Amino acid sequence: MVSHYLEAIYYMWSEGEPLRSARLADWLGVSRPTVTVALRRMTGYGMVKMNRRKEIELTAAGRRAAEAIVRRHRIMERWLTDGLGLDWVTADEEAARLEHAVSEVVERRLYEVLGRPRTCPHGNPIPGYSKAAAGEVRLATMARGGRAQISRVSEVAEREAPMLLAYLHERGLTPGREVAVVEVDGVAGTIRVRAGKRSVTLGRDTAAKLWVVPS
Amino acid sequence: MVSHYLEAIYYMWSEGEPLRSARLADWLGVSRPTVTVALRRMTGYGMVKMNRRKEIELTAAGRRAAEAIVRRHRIMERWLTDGLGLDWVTADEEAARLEHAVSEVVERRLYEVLGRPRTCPHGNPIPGYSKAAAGEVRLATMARGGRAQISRVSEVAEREAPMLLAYLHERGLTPGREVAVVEVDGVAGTIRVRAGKRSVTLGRDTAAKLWVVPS
DNA sequence: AGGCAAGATTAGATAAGTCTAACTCCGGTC
DNA sequence: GACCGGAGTTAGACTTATCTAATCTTGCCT
Repeated sequence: MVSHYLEAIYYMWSEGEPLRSARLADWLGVSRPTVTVALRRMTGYGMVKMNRRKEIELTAAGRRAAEAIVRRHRIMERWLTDGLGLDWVTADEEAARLEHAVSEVVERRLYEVLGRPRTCPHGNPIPGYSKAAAGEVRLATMARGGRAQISRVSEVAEREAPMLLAYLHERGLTPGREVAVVEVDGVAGTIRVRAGKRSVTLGRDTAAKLWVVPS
Repeated sequence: MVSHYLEAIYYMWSEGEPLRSARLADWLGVSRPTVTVALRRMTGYGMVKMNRRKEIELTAAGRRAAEAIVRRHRIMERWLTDGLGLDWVTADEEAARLEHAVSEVVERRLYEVLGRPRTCPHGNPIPGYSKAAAGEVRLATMARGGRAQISRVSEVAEREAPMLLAYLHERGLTPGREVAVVEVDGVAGTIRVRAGKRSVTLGRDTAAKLWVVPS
């Protein structure tokens, strides 16, 4: 299950979270001792190292392996949604299994056949092929009156709140969409945005999972 | 690895071989004790049973599970060859990994998107959707002067002699092809067939892996 | 009937991946 | 400066899946 760990570490690292093993245990839904043991093994394999603050870091080899998994996940998601017509949530679940069974050969061919997509369906870049948009900020940090274009839905949303994917999709809050911040309620911890004709109120945590490029 | 065992059992059973655990060990490339242990577990799960002659049989549940795996294998092969343009050998290898990661949802959708194919690229039927052609015989059993249409390349070829797949494909000995038996040499153990303009000599074992419908 | 060879099982070991229970360790707060 | 709580580890156990070496079983041939 090394690749599951690498993938999780990659996602958490992408979010800029502090990467302690307790977080990783929560993310993966396993006990903390399990993570300790797995991390020891992976350190032995040279995929991971830990600094004296016990923070987890990927080695170059680890990052390469993690990127391969994430790349396959996102390419598969693209295929499952665009090619097979699955919804975001199902596509993510299926991709989570398929990503470990896809070889480099299939990955490459599929990427070409799909027309070299730039991102996964939620806008996340495909490691090795594309990078996150410059100037991205979390929607939660926008002030009232601000305008921005949705660039992506963070990968954490897919793990922590899969329903959010469906929710956003239904409301048209998809990558590329222009939104305007109508109201920010610091006390209630909500932010209201308008996308086209629709207006949606999101909690701070939720809004933190949406990345936008202010315009 | 239960599904690997089920799949192997299904293939061997399809060939009409006697299904002893030693054969299964050879097929899977594991030791005999490993198979004994695995079979004990699988018996406990109700996937498999053994008669007093120690022959392995699938239970109804076991056969259903095995068919699902084989169906996914063949559908994936179809996608990998037709959709992604991989060669027979690579497609088979890749499908062997993907088949265990594909859910029913993806299987169904993919089957539809592919236009409900009747067989895998080598002509083997897709369990649950199609059956082997009626009147099939092994090419090895044909007599001189006989004419027949190739219906499929046995699945054992893919395990025991992956190169054979490439070999047959190159020489145009693909499902649907008409062949004529030019010569049968019982002493040398060979059979010579003509397919179109080309003539190919095959050993008896090899010719036993090609199924044809006499015409 | 005896015995060999093939087939199957038992025994004992290893490795990965997981758990719970019971520690230790460290960073702050009072 | 003592202590509390969260983070991390150790210890011990279980399951699956694998191995080798040794033993048992069985069917068939002479």
